[in-house]
Amino acid sequence: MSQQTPGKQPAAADNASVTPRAQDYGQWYLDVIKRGDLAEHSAVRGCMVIKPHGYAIWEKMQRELDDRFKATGHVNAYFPLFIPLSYLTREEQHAAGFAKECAVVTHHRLKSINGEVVVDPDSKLEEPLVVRPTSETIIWAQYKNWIQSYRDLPLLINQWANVVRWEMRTRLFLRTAEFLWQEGHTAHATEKEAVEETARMLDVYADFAENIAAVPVIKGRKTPGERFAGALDTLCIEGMMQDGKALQMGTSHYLGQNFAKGNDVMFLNKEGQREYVYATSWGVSTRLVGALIMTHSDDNGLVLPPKLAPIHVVIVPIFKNDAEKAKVLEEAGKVRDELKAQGLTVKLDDRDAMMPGAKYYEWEAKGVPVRIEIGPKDLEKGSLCIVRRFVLEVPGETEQEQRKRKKSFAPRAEAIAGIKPLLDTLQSQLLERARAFRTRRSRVVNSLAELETFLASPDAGFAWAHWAGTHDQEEEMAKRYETSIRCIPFADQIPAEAQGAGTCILTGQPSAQRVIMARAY
RNA sequence: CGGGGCGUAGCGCAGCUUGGCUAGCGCGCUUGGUUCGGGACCAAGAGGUCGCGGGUUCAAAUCCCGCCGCCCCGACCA
Repeated sequence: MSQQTPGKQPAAADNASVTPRAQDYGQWYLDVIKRGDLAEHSAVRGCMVIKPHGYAIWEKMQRELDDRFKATGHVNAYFPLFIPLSYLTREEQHAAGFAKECAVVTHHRLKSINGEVVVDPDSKLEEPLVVRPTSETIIWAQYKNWIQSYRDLPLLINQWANVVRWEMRTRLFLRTAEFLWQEGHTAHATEKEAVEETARMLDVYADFAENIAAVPVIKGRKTPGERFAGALDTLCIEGMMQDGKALQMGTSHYLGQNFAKGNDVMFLNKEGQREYVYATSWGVSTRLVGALIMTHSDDNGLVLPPKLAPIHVVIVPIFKNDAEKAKVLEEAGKVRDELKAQGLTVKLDDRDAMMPGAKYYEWEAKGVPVRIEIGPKDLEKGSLCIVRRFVLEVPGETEQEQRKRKKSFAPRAEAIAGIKPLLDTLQSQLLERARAFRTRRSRVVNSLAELETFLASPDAGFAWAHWAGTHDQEEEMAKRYETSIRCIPFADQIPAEAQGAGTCILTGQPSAQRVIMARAY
């Protein structure tokens, strides 16, 4: 894998490898983010600045997700950033689970002593305020007032917000001290309804991941040890990154009556009896942007699925003199307007004093799916040059050959009509490519030795293994093999070769189905 | 909190061991010209409390002491 930086680079640095070598993966990842102009570290410890291009991708994700939440009957609301410490402790396991990563506000005033501004010791709060690591507790404190009768249920609310988790080590988009997310918090009259909601929202996430982000995911259930603090059941979608590691991309929790009990939220059912409310919560975060990068990008930079690309098409004009420039720009403007009329987002890069080649590299690094080059030759022939961001790999192909395949020429009208279908093709090819990769990096393993060999190999990825161990044994496994059980997949998620019952690779106990073991982020 | 590394122009770095010339290089930036179908070139320019504080010295980016900040590895990570 090459490590390209902006500026002059030898052409030989390009190579067709889609899968960077594992040891350089972290560097490659940061490089894609930097060159793609997505985000950077802030001067504030562990925090991330999301730059306009990165944020534009997040906004597109938000819109797609929000549409789906609305379509399933949810509405948006907003709750406070600060949670009184006593609220957080109302659900014991929940409090314990987040205790080690809380930012706490203890004072509310500064004062100046000898010209130095310090925290005023006299302004200490009676009760410390925790900056929300997640909002279950403060939302349920409010729900108590909103719910009296079964007629008030279900309560289906989502919040778009920032949360803070004081993580020891951070990684842009994947794990930062503060991050943006959405968290849904629903209240239901029956367990059945809440359990259905938990599954429904996981389906929404999976639909988004595969059909919008083009990231294939496995739907499943976390083991008790990996469950959300305070949940009875945690469902998740797991993706595989190009280094073979698993990434948890979204979770949906069935909370039972835990939070209702902690906050004393009861309702009168149809039979006139008071009962605790059943709850769910579910969330996805800006981590999805990280997933997008690590699933699709290559050595030339970011690769975006058209449905999440802030810019669909970039037009690069080519000319040698002012006369040509005028003509080419006129045509480029027309092409831009015609594409915009189709509802596409189009950028005409008419910057002077920049070589066309430099523009190609820049827009590729930013992941723009389609580039149109317009020069004097195109004006003559009445054609357009269409270049796609990527093509599916052909074994043994050289970089030159691949570059050639990315490029096509077509009569003007035909080319313009062909952009939308091309974007659809790219969208589906990305999903297809990621699926093929995941398949290639998945193995059925039937013993600890096989697991060890697989995980140590350059093709390491998802290991499908039988498991019937205890929680303690799971932790021991995790330590010894640097591997965890990512999820217990739903029956319909298991590939044919991994189906059926067997015996646990550690204990030899009977196991009804295989689980996914993998290294994880 | 333990182990390692780094703070010099917007970014990336050299210089420090062995103190001394006007603190340098690449990228980027500004201006002018020539260029432009895969990362242009020439010329002229702008840009610096050398992380902070103290000490040694005729003289400190360089040596000594203290502090601050950042990064990597580990513990941590619904």
